[in-house]
Amino acid sequence: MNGKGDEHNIAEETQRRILEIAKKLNYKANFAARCLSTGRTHTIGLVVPDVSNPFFANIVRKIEYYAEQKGYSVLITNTDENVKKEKEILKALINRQVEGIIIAPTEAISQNFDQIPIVVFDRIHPSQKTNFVNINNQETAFALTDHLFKQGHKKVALLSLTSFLPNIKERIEGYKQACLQNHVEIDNNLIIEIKNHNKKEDLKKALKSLFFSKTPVTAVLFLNNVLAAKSIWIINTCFKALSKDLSLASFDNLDIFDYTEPKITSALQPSEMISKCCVELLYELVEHDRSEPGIFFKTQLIIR
Amino acid sequence: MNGKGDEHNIAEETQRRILEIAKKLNYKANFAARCLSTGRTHTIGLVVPDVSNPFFANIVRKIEYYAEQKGYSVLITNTDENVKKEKEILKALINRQVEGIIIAPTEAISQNFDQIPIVVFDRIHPSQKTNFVNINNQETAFALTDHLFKQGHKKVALLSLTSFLPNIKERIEGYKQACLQNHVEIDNNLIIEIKNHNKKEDLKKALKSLFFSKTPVTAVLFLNNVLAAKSIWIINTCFKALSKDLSLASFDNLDIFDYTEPKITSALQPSEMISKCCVELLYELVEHDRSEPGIFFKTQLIIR
DNA sequence: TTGAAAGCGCTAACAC
DNA sequence: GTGTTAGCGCTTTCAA
Repeated sequence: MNGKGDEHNIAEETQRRILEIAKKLNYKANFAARCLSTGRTHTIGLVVPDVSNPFFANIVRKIEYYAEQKGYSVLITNTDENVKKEKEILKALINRQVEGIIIAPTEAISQNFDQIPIVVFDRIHPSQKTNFVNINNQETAFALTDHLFKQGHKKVALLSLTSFLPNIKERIEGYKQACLQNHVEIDNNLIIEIKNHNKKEDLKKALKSLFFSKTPVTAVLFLNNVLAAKSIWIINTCFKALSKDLSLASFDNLDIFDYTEPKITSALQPSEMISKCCVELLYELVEHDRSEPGIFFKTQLIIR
Repeated sequence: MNGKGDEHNIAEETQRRILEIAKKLNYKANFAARCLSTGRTHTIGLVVPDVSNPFFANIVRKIEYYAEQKGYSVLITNTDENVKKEKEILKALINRQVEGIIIAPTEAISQNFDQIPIVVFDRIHPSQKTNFVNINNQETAFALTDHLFKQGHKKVALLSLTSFLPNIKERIEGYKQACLQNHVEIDNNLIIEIKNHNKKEDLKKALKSLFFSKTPVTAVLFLNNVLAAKSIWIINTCFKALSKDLSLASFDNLDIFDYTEPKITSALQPSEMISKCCVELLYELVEHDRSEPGIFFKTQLIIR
């Protein structure tokens, strides 16, 4: 019944007959029993900050697809950027005997996480040398910022998430680098960190402070799609008058950026490849205990 | 170690000591073994067409939250509106001994699905009398359509998904009802079904045929957020000139609708309550074998 | 080819 | 309070 009939020299006739009876009885091997017996669960854990963030929703969708191809089920969980919750989730997943984990960690979790095969994406700690999928954060942030300066803007602000995330750090670095390259002094007042980016109020306050200072900001780089989308909403509903003089850029791309006003230049992450590679790296790790070097992808600039 | 120490009259001191040792040894009960032994998995399955659809991404997020509160893990899967895939997924979930399933089915799956506790949302077959969470589809579609007519439009088109989904049928009914109420003859050429709504090409063709007929359509109702968002994209990039004369309405709401041009009136589904109720209904079913009557929620019209 | 039996790690029941 | 044991449903090994 496990497809190894021929291997054991069982008559074709017999095999057929057994399978038929099994189907008639609607027999299904008990999954838990099989796990217990074989020691395999064919399940992996996927840990993201928030599946309802379009970037992650996309990745989750694709990882599930590729995982299924490899015969894995996926246990999807959200951390809400909450370190404590993340730890509990990880414990729970391991406890459930998942065979490996793909994670976009809230903190640099991976330093020496050796309890279980693990692949990290989106937020890679610099010390991590293997089993990760990353993008050229710094370079991309540089290009986006540089694009804004090249449009003629003198004051380019940066709207960031909690800046201790490694990817965010790199992006901030890229921004700073672009400032210097354009002979603009780095002004820390222009680098704003939004702690809870789900609160529109905070974002509105931040934008207001930028747009209505003595020497107003005329260009903004957003460090992810959520910040960008919500900001566009705020600009349209509250600061509409400013709209035509503003240049915006965003890390991550969204379909809507194609038609929103003000125009927004963005960096598209290759989510298809990211997802695929995450699964493949984990597969190597799980099935062959083979640790692979990290993978880097380039983002694609969409200039608008 | 299972928290039943007091129940068994075990000395507090002993309990503490044991727990301590367990922690020191980093002991974790094997999940599969426990499942096998107790017959419980504390896992439920969640089956949606596509987690990357914002409507479902939201629901998935919240269902996971409420399920966790009840002590369940959630196995999330995508059917891609594919009946065959859905059947396989269901089989696989049952095989995994999930204790119940929450599903937005591709077809009316639920008629007599008695293998396992199941709660249906979003697409409810009329024959389903219990254990579902639904919204007032027809009424909402009526209100949206009526709103468009009241704006003075004579030709209101309907962009729909595959119309054999029960919720879609109801929405179409609401649309038709509004036509009649406004003394407009129902024109089946104005009811367009987009088979694969992921293909922008199809959508573009459909919109083109509507906007460039002899007597062009000036108002459109979209039957879900994806159709609406993509259509807005198409209108902005291809038919920009028409934009100012168009009135649009959409089932489902998206944040971006607050600022997109042309303006779009929408119906907001109470996703928080939908998610919460799905989990609660399933909980009753799983824990107490208690079948509850279906629940209806009202959408909220956002007029723009 | 077929059948029997051990054992995966846990829970629950029961005897001590 | 504490220790022993059967058995959950499967896989795997070994004997017939």
